[in-house]
Amino acid sequence: MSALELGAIRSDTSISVRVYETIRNAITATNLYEIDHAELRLDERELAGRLGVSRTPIREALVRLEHEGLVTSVPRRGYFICRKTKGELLEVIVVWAALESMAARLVALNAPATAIASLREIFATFEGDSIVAHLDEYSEANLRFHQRIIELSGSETLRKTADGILIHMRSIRHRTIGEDHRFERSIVDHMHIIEALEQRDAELAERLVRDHALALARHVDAVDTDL
Amino acid sequence: MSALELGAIRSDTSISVRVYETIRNAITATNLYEIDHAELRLDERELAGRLGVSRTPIREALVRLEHEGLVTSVPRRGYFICRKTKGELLEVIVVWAALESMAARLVALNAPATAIASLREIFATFEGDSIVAHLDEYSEANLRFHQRIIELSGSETLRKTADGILIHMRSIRHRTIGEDHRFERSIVDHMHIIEALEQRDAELAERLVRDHALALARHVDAVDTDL
DNA sequence: CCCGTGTTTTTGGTATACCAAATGCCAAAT
DNA sequence: ATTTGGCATTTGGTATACCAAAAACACGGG
Repeated sequence: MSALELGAIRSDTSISVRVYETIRNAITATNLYEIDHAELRLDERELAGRLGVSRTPIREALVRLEHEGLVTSVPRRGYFICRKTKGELLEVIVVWAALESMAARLVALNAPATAIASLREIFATFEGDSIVAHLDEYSEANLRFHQRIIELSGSETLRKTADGILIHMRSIRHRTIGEDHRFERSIVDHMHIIEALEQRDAELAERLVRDHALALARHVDAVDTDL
Repeated sequence: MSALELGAIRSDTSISVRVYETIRNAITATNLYEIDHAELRLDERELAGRLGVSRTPIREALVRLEHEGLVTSVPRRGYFICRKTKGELLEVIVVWAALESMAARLVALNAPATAIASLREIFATFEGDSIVAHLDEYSEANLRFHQRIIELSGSETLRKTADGILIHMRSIRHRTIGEDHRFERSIVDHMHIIEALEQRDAELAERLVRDHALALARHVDAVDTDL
């Protein structure tokens, strides 16, 4: 055995997963609620032609996306991008609340202090009124914060389950973060959560995280009138 | 229109979903921890031949199963049935605890009284010492109870998310229900949960459900030494 | 002008053919 | 006897061909 430290070559990106990621990103980057209904249809042959691959990897990608709830398959009619109803979005937030609050409990009980400290750094670049000037960046940091709590729980199962609905959370937060100074309340909540974690108060952290998410649900319920 | 009452032709069950269900049931009915490692490999061509279909629907079914965590795909090597490690099983229980406890909260807040009452009926046929004589049936009722709480939450998203890990919970409970008189503790817990729901005490119901599930995790951690 | 019927076209579902990576085996070299 | 290079086989990944159901269209009778 030589002393060379070789990293494994990447052969794991098959065409089907690349197609999956491509379509996923395209859907994420699209405002689904501003386009015509006809645009929601995903024509297998058209996608295959546009991406320069055959229909087989397209279909595998669509099956994956269907399990994630991003597209739906109508038998003998084809695949359509899912437009979530308001009720479904509220459900997604509630499920997220369940997962993240359990994650917070685990973090408070098990995570090393340095990991908890890393949560503060996410917002380190945002000082006071610079938030309003960089709402997009703050929105992203916001998402990373909540995602990080789930990561720090150390549970792969929890992370995977949350990943499945993360994309929906992303669109919700993007659409709501700019509304009526929610970010002020938001950043205070986050600091309280971090403090609870640092104090290893599992019950408090769990409750704070859950209430923070459920407050978002109430906000969406009250404000978002479309759909 | 004729007066004939015709059931709709089942055209919604494409071959691929039937293959999916078939493989899923086969995996569920197998004790994965007693078979040889070679048996874990799922040969596409062999499955195709055995089920009398081509490889295409087999692969779609496998992609679905992979997303559920029942099988895993090793690039260029094939699909293998997943044997969960003990740590992964514990994670599954924790995620289940998160989902079911949130469901309990929703049930306490929103479900009609008649729905909550239906929870009692699940155990109606089990009176006292008849439990030990029908452990299998009780184990099934046990699962139905927890599944029903999630159903009664009224959240499709919650139900779908939980469905993804239900199969793992099933195998866990089947393996643990007979151990050291857990069912005695179990049935008491269930009654307390129902009472909390009937009293519309969301906080209490949430806590009881969560602690009940986490107690199962501790039990598995302590007792199940294999894997 | 409208409705129903037959035909064409589109399209998703399935089967099959092809390819390239990975493995196993065997023989030749040392 | 061990090792190694290459060949054959296996097998997953992809492309393509085929089929049947459904939609779109055209046409003819009312």
